[in-house]
Amino acid sequence: MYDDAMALRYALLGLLNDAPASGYELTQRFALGIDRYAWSAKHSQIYPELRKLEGEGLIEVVGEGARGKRSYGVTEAGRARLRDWLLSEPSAKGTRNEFVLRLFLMSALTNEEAVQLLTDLSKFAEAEQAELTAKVAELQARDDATLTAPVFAAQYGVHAYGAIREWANWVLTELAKKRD
Amino acid sequence: MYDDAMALRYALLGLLNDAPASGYELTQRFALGIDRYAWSAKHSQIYPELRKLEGEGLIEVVGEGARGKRSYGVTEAGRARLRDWLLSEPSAKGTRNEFVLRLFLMSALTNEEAVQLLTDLSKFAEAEQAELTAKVAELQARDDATLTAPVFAAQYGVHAYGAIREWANWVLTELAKKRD
DNA sequence: GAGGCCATGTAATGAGTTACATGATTAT
DNA sequence: ATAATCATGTAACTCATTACATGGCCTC
Repeated sequence: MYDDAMALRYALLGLLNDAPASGYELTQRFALGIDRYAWSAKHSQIYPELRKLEGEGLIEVVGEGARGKRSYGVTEAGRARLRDWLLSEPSAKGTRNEFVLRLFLMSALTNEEAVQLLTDLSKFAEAEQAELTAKVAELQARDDATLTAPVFAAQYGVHAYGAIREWANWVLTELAKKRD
Repeated sequence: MYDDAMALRYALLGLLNDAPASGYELTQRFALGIDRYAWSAKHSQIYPELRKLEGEGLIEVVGEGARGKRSYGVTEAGRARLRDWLLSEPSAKGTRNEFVLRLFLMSALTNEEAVQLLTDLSKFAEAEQAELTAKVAELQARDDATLTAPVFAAQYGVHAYGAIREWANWVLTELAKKRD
């Protein structure tokens, strides 16, 4: 069984599969957009996990650089483990999205406040969508393997913000109905 | 400043604002769909948090029932706190969504495997969308204040799954391009 | 009276964040 | 030289899950 909750290790294996990297570089790849839609991690969690993965033979040091830099690459065992996980059933664990939570709790606001919030939200989502669309085009133009996951993430964001806009508009019509 | 990471307390305040409830009932309201898109919590985390909120005067016992049941309602202080939080800037903390993470890491699969996974995914999202659409209609028909947040959650799910479908189809066309 | 659900709680463990800490290299 | 960034690490704390634990009420 895949113990789920081990998502961080698979995130690391997956990113290293795109291209070898150091803990520092991995931290940056998370910040390239993955942390917004899928998973986030700080260096303080990444470094120890890399050591663990190395100890289990799933990754290995493939190069050393200045300032004690250690670049890791996935081993065959690591790649096999990652593939197994990707092809296994997702664990359907509880999502955590504070942003969406706020939206669900809006009934605590007055009608005017809620309308204002949703209108702002819709505009915000539109702006984010435009920005991400540009980012996708830019990342794609670079044609770099390390950017595969970030491009997917950004494009997912484009659709996710579209969903938020549609949803916000739906709620606005619901609120209008109730006011009658 | 709102310490973010306190999302659970606001989830509880928000749910109690829809209608008073016991810890047990709150656990069930999370399971009604909020846990899938926004936030999840187990009873073992909910009960202590309710005690804390009570200690801070943000909620109060509004009724007792059989088997030691304690129903809580939000106090004025609690409602004020919740409103402040809802109207404050979201903390934009890292989202955690294992499902989406898997999608980002798909480059570790062969082209055939990826195509298969995305096709399955698209179908799955379609089925979920249909189910949730039905659920929204059913919940709305009940016209019950405690269902406000769950209805919003379900409708959000409808749009979120739509986004996943669109995204999956986009990735499929990208993969087709690369194969040429 | 047995089985299922209602109802609450605590302890142990694991995951994740914040803060603390250090030092090397590079660019200005 | 000095500031920014690269690069790694550990400790303390908080948040969250799993497992353990108990007992009442209701239906059959």
